[in-house]
Amino acid sequence: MANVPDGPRFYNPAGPAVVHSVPLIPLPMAYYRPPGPAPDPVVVRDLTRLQDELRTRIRLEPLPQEPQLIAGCDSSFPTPETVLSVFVLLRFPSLELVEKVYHVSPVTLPYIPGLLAFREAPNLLMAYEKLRQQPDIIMVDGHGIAHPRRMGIAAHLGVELDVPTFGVAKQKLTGTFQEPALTKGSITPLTDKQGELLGEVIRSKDKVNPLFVSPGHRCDQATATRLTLACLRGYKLPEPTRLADHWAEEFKKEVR
DNA sequence: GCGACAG
DNA sequence: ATCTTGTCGC
Repeated sequence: MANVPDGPRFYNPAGPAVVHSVPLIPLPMAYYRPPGPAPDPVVVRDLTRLQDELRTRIRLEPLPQEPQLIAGCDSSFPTPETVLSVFVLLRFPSLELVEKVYHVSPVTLPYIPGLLAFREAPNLLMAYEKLRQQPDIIMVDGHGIAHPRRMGIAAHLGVELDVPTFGVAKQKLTGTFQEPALTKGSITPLTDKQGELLGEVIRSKDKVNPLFVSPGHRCDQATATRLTLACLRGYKLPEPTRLADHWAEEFKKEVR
């Protein structure tokens, strides 16, 4: 069994079990220590500073007009050392798929909370360049300004492309919120310690975990939330993200 | 010192 | 993100 860390182990992949007469509680795979060397503290410091520079370029504003084309993007990892990024382009508001492209390249950085963009954005940009038509706005899988330094991957991509973006994440990275009601369409604010709005927590489907929606660049909260709701089609994930997810899995089969 | 920690 | 079986609920 590869990738098993040394030292004490708390993960029990087989489910209920007994070791030394002590029942082990099943925990998610996240409790495995990530493979590879620990992130270089100097690299982390430099990337963090770069984020602070990029942050000054963010503009939060409403879209000048209703989008005609909306993009969705996602990344997957066919192997631990290769990243595959996908861009899908959908007509809005019909949501029909008009384009799907992908790009594969070597992984250059491990996953580090807060620095996700430096791991995935370079390859996402390569995939973006393969689109024949450009979107009016991009829905990114991950956070926009709902980030410790307000520079989630959605904001990062938006600034580098200077294209409107917003983020739709499945898990919280930072901030506090109250659980929205369990009915589709319920919304509560995601705020920082000072009470500033970072994003909105949206129940995209009855009784499923909510989504975390935040603006990235050249977009505001109202627009991000409105477009997210307009892209729902009975699934937890809005169509741009859901289709990008789907094709990331399909393309992965082709490259393995 | 102790938690929290997108994908 | 990725591995991985069955299972519970609407």
